[in-house]
Amino acid sequence: MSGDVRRQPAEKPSTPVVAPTSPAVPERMATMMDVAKLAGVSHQTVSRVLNDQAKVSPQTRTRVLDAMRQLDYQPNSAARALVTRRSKTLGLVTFDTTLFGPASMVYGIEQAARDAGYFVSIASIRTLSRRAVLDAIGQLRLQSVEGIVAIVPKDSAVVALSAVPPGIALVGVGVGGGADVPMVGVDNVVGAALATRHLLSLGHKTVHHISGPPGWPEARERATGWREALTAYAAPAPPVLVGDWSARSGYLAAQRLAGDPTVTAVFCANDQMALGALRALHEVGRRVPADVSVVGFDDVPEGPYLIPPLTTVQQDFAEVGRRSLALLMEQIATGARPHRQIHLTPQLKVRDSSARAVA
Amino acid sequence: MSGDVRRQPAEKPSTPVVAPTSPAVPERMATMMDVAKLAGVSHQTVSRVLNDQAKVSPQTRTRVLDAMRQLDYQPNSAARALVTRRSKTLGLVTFDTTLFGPASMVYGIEQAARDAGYFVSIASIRTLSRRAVLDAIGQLRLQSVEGIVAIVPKDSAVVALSAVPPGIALVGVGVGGGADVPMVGVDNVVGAALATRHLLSLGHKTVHHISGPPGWPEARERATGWREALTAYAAPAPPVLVGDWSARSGYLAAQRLAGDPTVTAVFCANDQMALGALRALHEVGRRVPADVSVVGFDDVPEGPYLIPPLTTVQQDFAEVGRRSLALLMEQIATGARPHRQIHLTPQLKVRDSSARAVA
DNA sequence: CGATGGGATGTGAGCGTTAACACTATGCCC
DNA sequence: GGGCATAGTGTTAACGCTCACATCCCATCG
Repeated sequence: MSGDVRRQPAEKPSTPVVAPTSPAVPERMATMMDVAKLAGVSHQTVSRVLNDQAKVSPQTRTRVLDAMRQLDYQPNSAARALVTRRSKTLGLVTFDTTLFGPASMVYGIEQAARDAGYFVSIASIRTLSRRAVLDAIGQLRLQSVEGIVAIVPKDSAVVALSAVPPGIALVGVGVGGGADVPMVGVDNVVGAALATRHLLSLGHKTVHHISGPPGWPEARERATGWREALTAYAAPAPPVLVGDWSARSGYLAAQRLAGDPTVTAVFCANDQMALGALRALHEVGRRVPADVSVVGFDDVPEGPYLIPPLTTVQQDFAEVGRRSLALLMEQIATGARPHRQIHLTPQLKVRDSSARAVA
Repeated sequence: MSGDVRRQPAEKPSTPVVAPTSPAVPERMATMMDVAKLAGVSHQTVSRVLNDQAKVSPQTRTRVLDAMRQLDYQPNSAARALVTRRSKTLGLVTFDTTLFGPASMVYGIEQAARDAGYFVSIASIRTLSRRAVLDAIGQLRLQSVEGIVAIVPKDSAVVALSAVPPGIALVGVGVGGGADVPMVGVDNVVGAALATRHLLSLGHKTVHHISGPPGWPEARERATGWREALTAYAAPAPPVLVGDWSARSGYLAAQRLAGDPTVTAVFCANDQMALGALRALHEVGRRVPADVSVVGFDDVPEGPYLIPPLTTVQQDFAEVGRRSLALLMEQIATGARPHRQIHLTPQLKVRDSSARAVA
């Protein structure tokens, strides 16, 4: 049972926002008919000019174009969508756009969509719950989007993607390989392994890991990459400290490591946590990188200006956006939803926070 | 000119994205007619149920609702928009959604819009040029948005807002008081004064300022607030160091201040630059806050975990979003565009990066 | 007991566009 | 000169919905 077709009422914002009850009469815009009349042609000819179909004589085309300009004519997208059954709109479901990762992807996707002639309608969600994702999808369906890009990098949210009817193209971003939806994402296993091997190759006996929270594919994958690299180097795998992506959690986790003098290298699952870790180490007087090396993941713009500049794993978010869009367009064109998974290879950015282990 | 504010866009998409040329035939969805037939009523009754109009008997309503569920009926928004002349869609023009400020506002606005039953279509722009803004507005007009929220905090972009035809509601966010569009924003003058007075009241003889780039209303206003506070305390106003909002520019600017032992307090126009400044001071061994106090602006989530935790000016971005939306809804309801300016008062968040001046 | 009223429902038109097809003129061929 | 392609244009019918109005039924009242 999918419940209500209609929308939820407002929760109650501190500034009550209400939709206008008595909308001002929208002034009539010029229609295709008006343009046709002014240009002395039929509306169909106007339509032909608009859609650049060949069979229009140059002088007619000019006359029509002039008329359009004169009337400031804007084609009515609703009418067009009604008859063509294509909205030229993509939906974007995204979690907390305030975070660097999602924000960058939104940006990348939006740019790519625009280049492809698509509009982008956004539905950001407060929590990565199944319910929230379903609501967002419902809202986007109401707008008859042709496709949906879902940036919902948490298991509980990913499962909700199966609710997207097959008629709508779908791409999951950063949703991990487990989901049975087409997806695009950075290869987190490789990225984490890159970071870990980098530290091991600097002579560290082992590498500690501050991971992302449980239930996040990216957290899991990064932990996997870390573990694999340790195994490859036959290094012992210390217990994972679980964070929640926030600087605060990195700080707290690192406080627990900071007291242990055998800890010389820490790989954090994102840059925010690494930032927190830097602070925790600094507080107890452990120097980075002299005493402890720290590596992050994401490459936030501030990375080079942290104390010290952060070694991290760089993801090409713009490319993720483009790939997602390409995958979506492919689905729209073919009408099928191939079980395709695209993994982008991240790069290690070595800065000052990682250094050779002291003997 | 101090260079780029933005992160570099990939110059040439390695994955070319093209709109599908041969769209798969979209399968027919259930229409209101289908629902009506199944429920044994007229399409008009279905419409009444959908729009909650009173005059439907409970049992009819139930039957219709059942039929809808059974057919997984989705009202066709294009058809509705066509006849009502209302798209229930808002446009969002925004600059680099990767930055914390814009991203937070987008988030706030989207939430508020959704609560008000509006869809949000986003048009992010690569540069804050007149041209880019015009393009974005054009694109949104094509979608017949009922209103536009423009987060374009630069003069060159603000001027383009006059191109929005009066029939479309419009709100500028962070566009400064100079523009003749309705606007919502944080009171930057007050915020900057708050920060500066805080430093002066701690006994600093004066406060240095690393400002945002020229042509940005917010940069100008923050500089004004800073200057006013200095005047109020009869403190000398040192020359302004101009940054570009980036951590890098804060770093470079602070390097120039760091050598001067008379510098004991620095107010940075945003947190990124403050972060860069922290690093520059650290590099030359000037301790914060023991030797130099630093205050930022924005209150990014990482602030409390910088070295040291950053004193800053907090803005309520969510509230900005809600207010923008309320202002937009008001315009839509009345059909007028009042010259209203809403300034929200920011708050000082005192953390460890600011301290009493040593005698 | 017919008139009145209002609650519940149905009918028809039209929103602005594109698709399908019909039409006209022109040019070219045999 | 008839046939036929083809370029250029027009006509008509949807698309799925809401609005204005018409209709029906039953209760109530003078």
